[in-house]
Amino acid sequence: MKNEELLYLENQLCFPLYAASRLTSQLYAPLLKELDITYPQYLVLLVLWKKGSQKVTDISKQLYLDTGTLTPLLKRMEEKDLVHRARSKEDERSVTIDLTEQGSALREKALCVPMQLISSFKEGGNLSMEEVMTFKKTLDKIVGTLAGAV
Amino acid sequence: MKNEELLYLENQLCFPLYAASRLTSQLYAPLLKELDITYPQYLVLLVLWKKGSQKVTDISKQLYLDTGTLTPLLKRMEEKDLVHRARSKEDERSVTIDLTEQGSALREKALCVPMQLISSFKEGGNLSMEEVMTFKKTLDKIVGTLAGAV
DNA sequence: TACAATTAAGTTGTGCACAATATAAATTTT
DNA sequence: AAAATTTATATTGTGCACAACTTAATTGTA
Repeated sequence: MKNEELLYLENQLCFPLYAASRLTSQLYAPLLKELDITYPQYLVLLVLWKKGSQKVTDISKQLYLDTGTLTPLLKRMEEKDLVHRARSKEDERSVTIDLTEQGSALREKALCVPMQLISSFKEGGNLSMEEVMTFKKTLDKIVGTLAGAV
Repeated sequence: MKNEELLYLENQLCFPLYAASRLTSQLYAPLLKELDITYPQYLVLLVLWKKGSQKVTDISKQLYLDTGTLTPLLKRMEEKDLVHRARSKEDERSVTIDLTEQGSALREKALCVPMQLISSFKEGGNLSMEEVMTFKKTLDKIVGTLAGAV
């Protein structure tokens, strides 16, 4: 392919990634609105629900988000009483994030979110299970590569 | 898979989409900084370079971005003298976006961007050409579905 | 021809997202 | 132990991103 053609939107790989990411966020929005959280806040809850109390750095590494994004985001979550932030005693540089009662409880309400999303995702219905699996495998590989490169 | 497991980050499809999108933007950033533009601005230029002068709505449809995003973005591009904005004579509701001399000229400097990106994308190098093609096909299908659904 | 409905941009407000920088604590080196 | 380096988080500034709403022009319709 010529350099000129590589500048066409339809020949790009990153543009559909960017579009798909934003469009899926929009798909999540109404479901997460029920829980009064945003998609990035949902992701933070996912790692806390799974592994419990963690430092900001741990969350940062799992979500590939830097502190410039996480600090204010976690403050908003603290204001909504979903998490608790506290300087660690052992290492005063780090801040430990804990789930509050309310943050833990929200997990029950979130249990149905993935299935709801999958079904609205499949409305168009032209994707086989196998195609999705193959896709996810490649996507995970790409993220792994990029995470190392950036 | 149980509902509980669907709440694990590693079993999610949308999270790696979101991560990949942000990580690729970061890969673009240094290349586009040479041209003094951001990734969304680059996308606007792509559609203008290909099809020339267009209305805001046309750009909106191709990039799946709404006017709340595009209007200020296009104003910033106008300030940098990359595009020109003007109310259409035939329909005073719509605004036509034209490339300026400088905006057109920037295309020459952008020609090498896709190849540069592809090579830094392949640093990890564990992806075959075929795998990428299959991936893109599924990704385009997903975007098509989501664009209809949202 | 009025007048309701639609369409196209723009505005406002909130929440990311990240580069660059700052601050302070811990660790390593000299 | 003092100085240099590293690490962890926070802050500042800029630019998206989008929902909800506003304004103005055009189209459809009674």
